[in-house]
Amino acid sequence: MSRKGKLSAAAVRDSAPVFAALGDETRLRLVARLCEHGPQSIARLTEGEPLTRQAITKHLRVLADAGIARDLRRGRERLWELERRRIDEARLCLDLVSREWDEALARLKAFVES
Amino acid sequence: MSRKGKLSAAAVRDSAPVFAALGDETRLRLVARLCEHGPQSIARLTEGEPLTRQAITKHLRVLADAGIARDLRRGRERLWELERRRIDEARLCLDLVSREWDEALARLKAFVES
DNA sequence: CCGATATGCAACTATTTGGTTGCATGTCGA
DNA sequence: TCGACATGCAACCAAATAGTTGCATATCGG
Repeated sequence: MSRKGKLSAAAVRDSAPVFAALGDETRLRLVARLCEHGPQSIARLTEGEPLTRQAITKHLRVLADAGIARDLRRGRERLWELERRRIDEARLCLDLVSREWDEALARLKAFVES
Repeated sequence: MSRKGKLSAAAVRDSAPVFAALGDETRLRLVARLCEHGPQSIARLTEGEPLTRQAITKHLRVLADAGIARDLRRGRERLWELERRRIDEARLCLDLVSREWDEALARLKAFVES
């Protein structure tokens, strides 16, 4: 996804899964916890959530599949941490939407007034 | 969602539905079409998509419920356009994640080295 | 070695989601 | 007024999702 380019079909294909992964309250809360307190184990991430450990595990798997998080085993526990790249891509995608929408409105206004 | 604040529970609750709405390829493509060419009717938005008009209608409804798009009737057709506010909120949410994650890593590094 | 801790795997269920088809309604234009 | 166009509504369906429970496995610490 280029900085000045249009919203390509490729950008849409790449970003949709990321948004889908972030589009669940539990998962977004997990992301918030991870980015606030750094890498954490599954057990730790489950603390305070009203769900079972297995449910949390599944959510983390979804985040991993979307390229948002990755895990590294350490002894008997598995630490999860965020992966910034995909998140930044999605952010850029929203930047583009905002900017292009503005331009479309400007064009529309100019057209109406002419 | 404040500019300098942490990722609050409220921010998570507000942004998750927006991400969920954007997390479908068809809907993200619709958003891309809307922001590129301005307000359009349902029939026009259906052109070129491999789906029925009703499917597109449902997707637009989802975007509306998430506060991303809104419709305005004009004659026998219904024009759909983007609503920037919610999209900007979601963008800010991702900004926060990126920034906080950096800070968490910096704290972690400082801790390890001490 | 043993108990406690941390996780993995599999089967099962309920709900949501994304899509369809068929038909009804409303509006534009000649 | 009449046909074509734009949309709305409802019923229905298959697949994906979010969650559970039960049990197996692996590792840490004393």
